[in-house]
Amino acid sequence: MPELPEVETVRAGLAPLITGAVIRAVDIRRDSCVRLLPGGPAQFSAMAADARIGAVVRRGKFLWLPLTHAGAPEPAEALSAHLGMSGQFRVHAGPWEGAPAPHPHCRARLLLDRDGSPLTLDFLDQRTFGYLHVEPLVPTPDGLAGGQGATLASVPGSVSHIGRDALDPHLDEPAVARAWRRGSRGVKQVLLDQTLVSGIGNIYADEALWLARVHPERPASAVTAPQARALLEATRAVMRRALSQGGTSFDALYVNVNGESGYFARDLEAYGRGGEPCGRCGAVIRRETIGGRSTHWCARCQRRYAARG
DNA sequence: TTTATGCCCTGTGCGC
DNA sequence: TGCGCACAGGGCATAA
Repeated sequence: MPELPEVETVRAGLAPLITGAVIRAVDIRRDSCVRLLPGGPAQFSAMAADARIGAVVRRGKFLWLPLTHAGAPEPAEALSAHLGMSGQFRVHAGPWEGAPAPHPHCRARLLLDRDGSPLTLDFLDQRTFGYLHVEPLVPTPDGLAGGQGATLASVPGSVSHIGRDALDPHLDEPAVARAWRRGSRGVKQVLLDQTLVSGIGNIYADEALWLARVHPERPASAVTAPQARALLEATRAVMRRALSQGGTSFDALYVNVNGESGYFARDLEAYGRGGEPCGRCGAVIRRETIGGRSTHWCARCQRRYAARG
């Protein structure tokens, strides 16, 4: 289940392998993986073919590869990707003819040429919520780099409404603290709102709320300013820790570009631990479906409303 | 404008 | 053994 730390692990793995490579051929093996393009696989192939990959960039859970076509001074478009629930990238070096047969879940295969060396880039996606897209780059409103790994102040159009992510050095912290305290929604819903801060998914929302001792259903308007700041810091802490361990894995759904799993799952304090004792106070971790997502919290450590006094 | 809901999709695990 | 069902969940469209 790729969230920010998992997608960053993928980005960091891909960047040294495919930056500078030219896309020589595209094989879309399942049309729905390029569903955002009205022209489907043919349009995707036409837009991506013979383009040079300038970088591997990430904002939140979105990845993109700025593309430069021959004769153009700088990239005007990007190959963007979202891993959804189960997306993976796998890179194979060596002749295209000798590449392993596509995995049953392989939705797209790109043949790359990096300084004369052939590479195969496979996009795998079991649950098919992920997608690939080619679209124009648009300037960032703040004029700053678009995301992790970016050298340009631009993002793909479909990412322009997504907020900077929790680990982005350009994140406007005071603005986030204000936004997280606005409205009547439960604070977990607010954390999952990608337009405010991106990259937070169901797992890390539960973990950050546990760490900051905030009940997931506390109305955003009942969150104090210090709590909002603590929540942002808790979000960063759990993500940095997960990142250092290669992300979270429960099964084979999330792996890095080499097909290896991360190890953070064994360190989760709340998510997936319903019925188990809280590692902080010993009370039972509760689990309920809130807003259509399974939610885990400690009823003793995480009060719905802050204690008065 | 804000918030809630349902859909997309497929593999897994469970009960019968 | 085989079938049917619930479940997992990110993002988006739509409704209220």
